[in-house]
Amino acid sequence: MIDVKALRDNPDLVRASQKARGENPDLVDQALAADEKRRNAIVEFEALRAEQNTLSKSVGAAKGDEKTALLEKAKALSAAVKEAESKKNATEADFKKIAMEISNLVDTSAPVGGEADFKVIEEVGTPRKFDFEPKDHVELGKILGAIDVERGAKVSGARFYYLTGVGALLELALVNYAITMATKAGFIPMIPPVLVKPAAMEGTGFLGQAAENVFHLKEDDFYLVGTSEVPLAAYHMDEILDAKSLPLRYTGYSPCFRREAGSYGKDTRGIIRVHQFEKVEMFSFCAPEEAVAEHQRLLAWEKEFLNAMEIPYRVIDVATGDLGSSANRKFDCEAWIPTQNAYREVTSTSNCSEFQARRLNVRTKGENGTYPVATLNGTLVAIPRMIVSILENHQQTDGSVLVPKALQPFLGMDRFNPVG
RNA sequence: GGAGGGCUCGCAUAGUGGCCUAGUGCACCGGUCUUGAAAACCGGCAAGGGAAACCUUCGUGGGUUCAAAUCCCACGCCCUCCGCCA
Repeated sequence: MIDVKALRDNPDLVRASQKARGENPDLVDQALAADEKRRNAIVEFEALRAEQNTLSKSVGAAKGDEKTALLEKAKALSAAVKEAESKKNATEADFKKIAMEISNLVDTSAPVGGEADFKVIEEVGTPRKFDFEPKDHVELGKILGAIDVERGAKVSGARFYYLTGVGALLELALVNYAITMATKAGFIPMIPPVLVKPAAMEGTGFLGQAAENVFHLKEDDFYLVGTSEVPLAAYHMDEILDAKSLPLRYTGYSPCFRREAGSYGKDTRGIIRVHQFEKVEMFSFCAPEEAVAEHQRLLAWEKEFLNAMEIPYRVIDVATGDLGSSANRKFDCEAWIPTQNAYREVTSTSNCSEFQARRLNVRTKGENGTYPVATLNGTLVAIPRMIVSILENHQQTDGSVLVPKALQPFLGMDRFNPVG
């Protein structure tokens, strides 16, 4: 949720932000009107309630005729209070509904535009020149006995897969490497629940435009998380964090579930876009004024991971129209995928400033009172896309794949060899 | 799934319709005293809204009442026991 004071004091800024995102700027005026109504209703209710409190007290003390008269007056007042209260509740709900639809204020340094208007910040490494025709990850996965998409489809349908043999081992090694790295950097490792209540999903901002990509269990009103960002952010829901403890950094390892609605026909081959995968995520609660610097730190850890995997990639500054509703700025790391002759997103880090914290009611106490913290998230490793990157970039002419040095101790091998 | 107990300001608790503007102890912060500390004493100490008066919040949501932490209903969560199960 955006800052209500900022909305009142500087509605133009919010309108401009909505426009930059390609979202509805009229929400700002609707929210302002609803806020006005809400505040009037609150004042009205509170005046009546104060009157009722005083009157009630005198009823208790009064005797005889005086009491009867006061009771009559109090009864009439009671009805008025009830009405004012329901009006107050209704106007508050109206305001909240509209305010919750407004996305986070974009960072003015983010490039304005749609998906294609990103800015390339840097390119790291150079795409490898193959002296043979490189195979794609589906083919390599079959040769190495690492990925089984056919049986994934048989058992669960499109966009499901099995990681088998060295594929399964590779996941475990990647996870171990990532968690080890994050722990060394001071992150607290977490294995969170992946079924969450609506409050957690809503608080992290996934029930807005992103709602269609969220699996929902109707019977039990649980949501399956699309990222451990959700349970990690909600971990401190309704808490006041000790300012001295910030930044609080967590690294979560969890399955992620995505409906991938509206992506029919996109990335249908292989495991680039799937309904279920595991991911190691970084999450940070920090002081608002630290958020921009913390964002850079998360990006640096993402780069460190990709460097260790010896994969060429570039970093992009995602355009305003392609930001999630909670993010004010987002950097994606895109790995080079040889068979697609393109860079594809493998990790992503978002600065959500105080937007999520306000919704989740995560605060800290400082000299200027109690105020919301900033939250940031970043992928350390999303397994399927990292497997794709490693297999395709490190493949040899015979179909074997060289294991990056950093992973060798975790895998106990330096090469994946064709099976059968 | 069944039975019972519970949910009050960080922790522990008091509070069975109006004196609750929610008390007390512990912890914590500041002060006095002390060379310093402890003890003792004094003061502060939940959150949100509001310039303030004031209002809201006693797990959540309804209800009864002039008035609800307190009475009624529903739900949630925690604990103990039973059953089933990894």
